[in-house]
Amino acid sequence: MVRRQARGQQRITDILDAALALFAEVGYAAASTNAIAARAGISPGSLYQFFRNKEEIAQALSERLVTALGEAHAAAFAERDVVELPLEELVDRMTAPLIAFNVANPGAKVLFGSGDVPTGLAEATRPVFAAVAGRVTAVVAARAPALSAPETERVATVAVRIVAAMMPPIVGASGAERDALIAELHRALVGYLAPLESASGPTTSARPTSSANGSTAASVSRGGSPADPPRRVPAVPVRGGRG
Amino acid sequence: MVRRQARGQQRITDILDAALALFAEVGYAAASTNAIAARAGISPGSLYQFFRNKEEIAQALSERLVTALGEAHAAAFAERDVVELPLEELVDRMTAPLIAFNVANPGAKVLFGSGDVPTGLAEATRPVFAAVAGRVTAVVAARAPALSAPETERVATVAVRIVAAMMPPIVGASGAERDALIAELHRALVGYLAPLESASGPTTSARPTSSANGSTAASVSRGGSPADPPRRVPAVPVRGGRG
DNA sequence: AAAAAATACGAGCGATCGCTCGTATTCGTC
DNA sequence: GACGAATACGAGCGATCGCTCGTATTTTTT
Repeated sequence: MVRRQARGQQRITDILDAALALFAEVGYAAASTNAIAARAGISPGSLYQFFRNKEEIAQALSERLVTALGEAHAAAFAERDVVELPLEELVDRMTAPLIAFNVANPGAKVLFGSGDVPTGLAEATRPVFAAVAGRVTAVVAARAPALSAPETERVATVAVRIVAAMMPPIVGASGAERDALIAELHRALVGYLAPLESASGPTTSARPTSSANGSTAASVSRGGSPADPPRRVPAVPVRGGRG
Repeated sequence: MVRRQARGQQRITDILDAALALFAEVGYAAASTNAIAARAGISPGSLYQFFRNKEEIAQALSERLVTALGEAHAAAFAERDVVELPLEELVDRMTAPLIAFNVANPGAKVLFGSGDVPTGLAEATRPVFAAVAGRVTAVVAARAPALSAPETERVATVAVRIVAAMMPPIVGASGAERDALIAELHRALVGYLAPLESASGPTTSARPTSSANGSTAASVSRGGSPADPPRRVPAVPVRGGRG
């Protein structure tokens, strides 16, 4: 390992920023290393002073995402809240940082991708996905203790995949449409997770099933008013990770 | 257009089969045209006798998928059933062909992809996605007439994305694990869609909510027994599309 | 200020990719 | 069996890509 100077650290940040932007625009495969270097304002040779190959760039980017996401996510994971919060709120709390993050960093979805990324990137993608999935698994285990370990993991995987699947349209949309999509994501997650908590779960305070139909999950956006979106979420960009 | 001989038609089928298989193994970008040709047992030159470029191969493959899927799907879309069927059954009927199709044709997911495919393939991907989404939109409109047009479309999009998101793990798994994942997909869709029908919807006959908890949707795999998966679905391969 | 280390450059290497082209073979038609 | 059309071949072109290398500059250390 080399002793990095401040200048070098800045270059690394520049490179990762450029890579993230390019990934967002043209995808991983089409983002050439020379283009990344050019975008970062350096020569191809300089790029390889800091990364041994293209994949390592994706990996470093992935790590940066995991870190930034972890910090943003941590706030939503106060132990107590996780167990006590009504499901509806919990869902919002867990998705909000993810949404904010992806909106602030379009292109992150390339790494957070739904699992089908070009060869070589899959390796770099896994940590991001695994980090989120791990956290969700813990929450599911806490709130639906009746589930077996494999079941818990499965539920977490499905939940994460649903979130990931909705990310591109959410990021792509804006304004009211984005809010509406977020509301749909909320409904989908609540609809999926609510039944699991009904048995021995914690405070499922929001009337598990009262009326004739099981419309517990329909409280958001499906009333009279057009949207009533979940509260706007704070931006959690990662660009200035080191700057 | 050239007059195709039987031999030529066979070559086209061979090429598309090879492309589908390679896409499944290494992805679109990494599947070189020379490799496709070799896999199809022909020379690179011959390949370009039938397709002008790589993208056109993906497009033809996409069309083949749309056709095959359409036929497989049509059976599940008898007008009457769509409106009268209980949601649970409807969901199974609509997802079953998709699952069977994707299992029989791994690699189809590359084209059915969740929307984030390498540049150039996006164009070819759209028809498949749009075809499925269109059908689902019609069903949603029929069963939840209270929704506005944009809402209907949004719901259909979300539903399709959820299905697409679950496809890779379902295809990747096998046996009991696959059945369990299919059950989870079922739960997710029902949980998402059920609330929409509660108001003015059609026959939600399947005991909307009887027991103490709202576990209507959890009837599969979430009881005492390990799985009780949805009935095995007929295979709907496309390989012999023209053979 | 000299030596060492880190950073910077950019032409270009080797490999690969999508695709072409000149030519040879097979098939359909009469 | 002759002729045109369709099919088949595969070496290789031009472009691009990931990456290297020799060298020059800047920063840190001594």
